[in-house]
Order: sequence, then structure tokens, then C-alpha cells
Amino acid sequence: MPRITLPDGKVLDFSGPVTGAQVAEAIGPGLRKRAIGVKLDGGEIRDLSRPLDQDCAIKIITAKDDDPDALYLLRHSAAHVLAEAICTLFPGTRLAYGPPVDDGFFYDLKPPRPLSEADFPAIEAKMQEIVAADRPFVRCDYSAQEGLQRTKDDIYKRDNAERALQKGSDNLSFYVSGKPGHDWEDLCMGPHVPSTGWLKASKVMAVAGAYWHGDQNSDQLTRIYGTCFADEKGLKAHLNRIEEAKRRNHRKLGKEMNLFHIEEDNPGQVFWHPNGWTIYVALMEYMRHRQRKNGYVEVHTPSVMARSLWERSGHWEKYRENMFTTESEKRDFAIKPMNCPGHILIFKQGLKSYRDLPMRISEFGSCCRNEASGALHGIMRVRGFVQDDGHILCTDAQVQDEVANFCRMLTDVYKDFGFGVDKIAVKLATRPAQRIGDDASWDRTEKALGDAVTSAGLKYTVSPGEGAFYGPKLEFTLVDAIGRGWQCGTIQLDPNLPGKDRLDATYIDQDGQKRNCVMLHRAILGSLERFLGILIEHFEGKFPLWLAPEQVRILPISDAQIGYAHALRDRLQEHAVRVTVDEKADMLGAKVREARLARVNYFAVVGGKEAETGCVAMQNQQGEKLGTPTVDEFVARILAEIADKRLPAGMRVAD
RNA sequence: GCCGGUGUAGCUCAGUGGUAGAGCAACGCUUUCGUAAAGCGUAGGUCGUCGGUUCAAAUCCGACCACCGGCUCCA
Repeated sequence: MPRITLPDGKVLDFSGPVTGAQVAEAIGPGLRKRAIGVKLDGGEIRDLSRPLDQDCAIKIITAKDDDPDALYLLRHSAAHVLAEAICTLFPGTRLAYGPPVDDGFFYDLKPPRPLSEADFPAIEAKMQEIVAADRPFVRCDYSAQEGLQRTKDDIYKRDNAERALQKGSDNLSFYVSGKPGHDWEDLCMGPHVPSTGWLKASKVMAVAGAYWHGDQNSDQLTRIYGTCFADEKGLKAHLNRIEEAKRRNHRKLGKEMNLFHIEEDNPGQVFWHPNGWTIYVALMEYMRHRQRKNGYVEVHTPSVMARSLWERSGHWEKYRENMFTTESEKRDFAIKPMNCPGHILIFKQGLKSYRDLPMRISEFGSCCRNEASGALHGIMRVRGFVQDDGHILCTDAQVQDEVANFCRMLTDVYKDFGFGVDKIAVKLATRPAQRIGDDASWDRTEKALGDAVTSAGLKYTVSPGEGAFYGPKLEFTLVDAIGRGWQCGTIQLDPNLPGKDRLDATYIDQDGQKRNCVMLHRAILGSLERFLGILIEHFEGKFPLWLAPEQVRILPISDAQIGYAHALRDRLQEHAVRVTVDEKADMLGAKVREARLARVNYFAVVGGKEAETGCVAMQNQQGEKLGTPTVDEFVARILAEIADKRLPAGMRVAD
């Protein structure tokens, strides 16, 4: 006699086991028609056709693009349709694994021949056939033995089945797209939508390689990515978002705006051009200012350090593969991949008192890491980069305050780029299986980090087991203007590196005893290269005035105003405004067009009228006319906006 | 590093075995112009690199390099 509680608190009593479909029907036939699944007690999602045999709170899931549960169901089912289409078109295909993921789903499989984008139209056509047939997804449960028998010819599925049994399943479920024993079936735990007809808005997106179980030494599989939405509108919006991301691509804008380039012969290293370096320096100066305000001292440590130092820090053993090394007079050296050892070496100069703690050391640390060639990605993933790095050497007791202060500093910084607390996702990564330190200290430090986040007005989720072997960490992910996440900030507790067995950073405590510090590794922007890449995409190259490479362009209408234009330029330049004059023989319309396409923040049109009255005709990048202020007013407006670090309209964050 | 794709002028791209093209940008001349493209002209390429097939290769084959999408990696 299950009692079913609905989301609005209403309770339905049934005389016997009911299916999700029957509950939906009981609520209303309209709902029944739109229902695709049911969610139990906020957790498990179940097929509409399966019984609900116990009291539970349920949500009937309907096909909606804004419901993650609905998308999960649709995409999981669409993965089956994709797999069926490929198996039909390419007989002999072995299936491995096909889960829903962010933005869609994939299916890992081994086709008889390599698949490429050229195969997509045929696959999509076959999928649409399956969808048009509107065949039901039918769940068939088999005993372990029978289930294994059904997968015996399929090594990956067989492996999956065995794993499921090991995890404690007492039977194995298969889903048939249509009639059992007749239509295509796949070992799968479900759940699925009622029938293939729900999957009209699906699309094959990409092909990629993947390994079985993600293991490089295991079989190489083909991964086909697809996506599915509740309706065409959702799919179209998704495709538009992809187009939008392409428009904002930092590599494209970097070229267009002449910010940087990367030489083909020198992969992973950025050549910053004047425009790009202007932004880079502005970022660095900004962070320097923030760090000073938060009690950091700035240092600079060598780029090349001897092997012996890296051996003591443990990097030579654990991080060797990612380090560029060199040699001089028979001694090995490495280019630094991290700044932490250098900072500890500075700390260790001279005897430190408890009064010196916490010591907050910052460095715009230029690091090189030998990233795998396939991992390189524009300026987002490079081999040479600069971090807004910092290490806080302190006592255990100071950790929580230091982390809380850090969180506040971080939210202040992110706000200046338009990322309010609602755009910052925080993850607390806790103790991994392989770790040092006792459980009591992990309990304490994990709690300290969590409490520090909360006290800064942020919320966090826990990633169990994701911490480093020596301590827990926080990771801060920014959500950009088009909804993508970028992990930037981090703070990580480390008692290992400053410990006795490593670099042995000590201080004399109040009681005269020598004790080891703990250390917090922390960064807010992370790699400046990457952060700048993120900003390019976030702002679509239309930087706030304080960051923009070309803040003002003066457009004389004819050569007669060039003298006036130069005088205006000199006025602005006195205040270090980044300004140019367009002296080309073009007509005004062409100059305006170019200035706007170049994403210049403001342009000042000066013709005969303005020259006579000492004014400028002011306009912004968006093409809004902003009146004809006098030169003094114009300069004042520009300087005020720079000083404010004002963000583009619509991106400002409320206090 | 692995899988799939791509590589032609500064940029965007056309060119499937027979004399390397277009638009934009650049440069020159004319125009001196009032808010998203004035007109005419000139110049610009070892077709990613190396090797092979062929009378002949941007085009076909092989190797390598870089980039793109993923995977992996990120003590």
C-alpha cells in the first residue's frame, strides 16, 4: 500500500504497487502524456513503467530543457539510439559504455572501421528512423547467469556485467528498443524514457578517441559524442551557445585584436604583443595592489634551480616528467614548474619567530611545465606561464583565519571582473585513500577549510577523495558570461613541504621551542595566461576600460582637424590613457566601422565644429552617442571610468 | 603521449594531376568626406616540412611538425 507524496505535499494512497505512469495518470492525463520518468525521494530516477512498491516522495519528470533530470533521461536514451544506429550501419561494432554527460552524452565503442564526421549524416538519418518508429524502451531483467550468457560475445559488455555483479547487483538488466527478442538490446541499468519517439531533438556532435576504463594501456575505443534536448528549441539554443563560444574563442580574438601569437616551432609558449601585454600588465598591477592590501610581501625566485633542491622538495621524484631540465658543468638543473620551494627557501633565511607568522609571500612566478603535446590549448594550456602565486607560512591555528581571509580577497577580486558570489562555485576536496597524517588532523583541517568558505559568504560542495595526499584543498570555479565554468582559484593546505622531511621551515614559538610551519599554496587567477584567455572569452574581447589595450581612438573627419586631434591625444596621453588617432584618408563612416570592429571602448569624432568649440563627439563601442563634452569633461569621464574599474553594462556586480 | 580531423597570401576561404585564385587588409594615386565599408591601381604564396609516385603534384602515397575536437595527464 504505497503512500506517494507529491512535490506539493499532497499524498496519494494506492491499494497496491503502482507504476510511475499510473501515478502520473492519477494526477492528470495531461501529465501522463508529458511524463518521461519519475524521481524517487530526490535521488533515484526510475522508468515510468516500473513499479513503485514503497512509500516515497516522487517527482514526475516531464520532458523539459530546464530540468537536469529530464535531460539526463533523454540523453541516456539517446545514447542507446545512437548505439543502435551505429550497430545497424556498421555490423560488428562492439559497445562499451554510453553515459549522459554535461551538454549531452557519448558512447564509447569499437567499430569495424574508423568513424569520422563524414559518417554523421548517415548515423543521424538512421537515428531519426529509430525515433520515427517510436519503439518503446523495454526493461528486461535476467539472472546473473543468464545475463552473462547474453553478453558472452561482447568483451566490454561482459566486463561491465561482471563489474555490476561485483558491485552487488543480483540480476542484470537489459533495455530493448522495441520488442524483446526481436529488436536491438543493450546491457544497461537504465533508466530510460518510455519510447524512442521522445528523442527527436538529438544530434551527433563529435568523434574522439577514448580508452576502455580511461586506461591508456587498455583498448583504444572510438567515442561518439551526441546531444539531445526535449525539443528543437533547446537543441537550437545549445547549437547557438556553441556558435557563441566560437565567436568568443580567445585564439580567434587574440589574432584579430593582435594580442599574442604562438610560434609553430615553439609550441606552448606565448609571444605577447603590445596589445596583449598591456592587458597582462594591467592584470598583474591590479593583483599586486590587491596583494599589498592583504598583507602579502612580493618576492622573485630563480627560474632555474639545482636538482638537489628539487630532490629535497620531492618534485624530482614526483613531478619529473613535467619538468624541463638542463645541465651545466655536470650538474642537473630544472626550470621551475612551481614556486613553492623557492618561497620556503626565502622563508628559511634567518631565524623566524612566531611573531613573523603568518608570512604571506607572493610572486608573479614564471613557471614552465612540460605539458603533453595533446594537452596544449591556445593560451589556456601552455608550457610557459606566470601564476599569481602565493604561499602563506603559518601555524595550524592560523589556517582557518588565513583561508577565510583568502576567500574574501578572492571574492573581491572576482567581483572586479564581473563574477559575483553567484558565479563562483567552490569545491572542497577531501582526504584521498593514499594519504599522510592521521584522521583527526584531516577532520580538523577539512572542517577549517569548509568553515572558512562559509564565513566568506560562499557555499561549497564536497569532492570526496580529491584532495592531495598531504592535505585538503579548495577549488574555485568561475561561471562566465555564457555559462561555462573555469576553475581558477585554489587554496591548499600543505604540512608536508615545510615539514622536517622536506624543506623544514621552522619558527621559534612562544615557549622557545622550534616548530615546523604549515603552508597554504594559493592562487586567485591561477595562470595569468589562462585567466586572460578566460577574460577574452568572457568579455568577447570588449574589455572594461581599465583593461582595454586601446581605450580611446580619435577620429578626425578631415585632415584639417589632425592638429586638434593630436592636441587631444597628448592631453589623454599625459594621463596615461591608451589613445590613438586614425589619420587615414577614409571617410568617417569607415573610421567608425573600424573603431567599433576593433573593440575600441570610446571614440572621439572631431570635425570642424568640435575643433571650433573645444569639444569632442563621444561614442562608445556599442555605437551609443554620448553627447559632445568639452575636452576637459571628456578626459574626466574617461579617467573616472578607469579609476572605477567600471564593467560593461549588464556585467556589474551588486555589492 | 593516444584517437579523429585540419594545414593554400597578413586574415577568411576557393582550387581533386596540366601556367596558384577571390574578398578583406597592406601599399600608391585620386577624393577631405559628419557616425558600420569612397574610387582606381600595385604588390603579396617554396600551397606546414621532408621524401616518394608521375612527363607533370597544392592535388596521389609515406613520414614528420603544428593546430583543432576529445582522451590521458595536472606530485
